[in-house]
Amino acid sequence: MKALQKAAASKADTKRRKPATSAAPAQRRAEKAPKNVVSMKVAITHPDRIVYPAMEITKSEVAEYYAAVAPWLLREAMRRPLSIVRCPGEIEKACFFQKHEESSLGDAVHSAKIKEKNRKTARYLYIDSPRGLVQLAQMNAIELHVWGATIDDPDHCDRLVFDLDPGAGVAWKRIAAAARDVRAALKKTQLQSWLRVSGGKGLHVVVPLRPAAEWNAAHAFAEMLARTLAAQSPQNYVAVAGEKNRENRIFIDYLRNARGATSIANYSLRARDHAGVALPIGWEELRRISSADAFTLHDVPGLLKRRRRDPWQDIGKIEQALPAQPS
DNA sequence: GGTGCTA
DNA sequence: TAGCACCAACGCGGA
DNA sequence: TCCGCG
Repeated sequence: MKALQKAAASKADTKRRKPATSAAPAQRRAEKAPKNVVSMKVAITHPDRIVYPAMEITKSEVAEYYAAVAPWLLREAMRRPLSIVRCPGEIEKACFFQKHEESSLGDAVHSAKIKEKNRKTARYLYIDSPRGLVQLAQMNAIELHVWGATIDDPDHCDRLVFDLDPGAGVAWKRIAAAARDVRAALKKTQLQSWLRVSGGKGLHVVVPLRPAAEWNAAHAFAEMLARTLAAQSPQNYVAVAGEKNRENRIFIDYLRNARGATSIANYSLRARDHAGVALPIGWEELRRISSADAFTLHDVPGLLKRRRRDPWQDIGKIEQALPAQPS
């Protein structure tokens, strides 16, 4: 997350979308009143507040977006502990992370007790309904990040994630090739994987595990695979976070595979100027797209209506486990 | 965005 | 009751 | 231990 500045946006900064024509007083009153998101009965306050200045996207458009993609989004994100990025002002101006329960988020935004590393327990957010998702939008949640585990079994990883994060100057072709390389390496260990564009710069390769794995094993396996690829192709890949010499290379980020770590949820918006979406795609689609932020708030609801089949349809059906650790 | 304290 | 301050994560690795 | 990153 590039700009999670705490700097409070001053009230004067709050922009509203101007009505297309000069509004009659009655209309103006109607604009000011909270809008309900159709069929979800969630009141959206400040519906015309601009959230994405570059795209002139308003808060109510964000809420309508989440209402539209809710069934798809929930398929993977439901009942997983969430970290949300809330932007009460404009994106990249005053956003903050939240992962713990707050009673005022809405009656359909739930929380589950989960043990933290320090042995204490805390209540983590989760949702299991479209209504909960829209209530999060009302609370200015823009990005949703999820654990690779569910609240029902937080100690086991059922989704392994490789985040391919390109350094400066890496062409799209090489990012796409990296995803295929990760897929091929996984296939060698009999693991099938699924793909999504992050909505930002990179691609995510996701591996379902059923039965779910111990976090230690998941992390160790992911690290080994990332380091192996980096050793085989050091001109293309690095497996070390934050390395300055990432320039012209792709960081294979395996660090999401730790208990408590999160990755962007499918269909989540990104809090970046172009309103990109983290979209699951089929492997065969990879050659037809030209960037990881090719899909936006404006495209995705229509695209979902046209989609015959969910590219991740079978991710929850397949039974596959990590290979036995070489001893 | 919501809460709770203060003037 | 209007205004205001304050709150809303965390773990990792490198320096 | 602090800082930057994601």
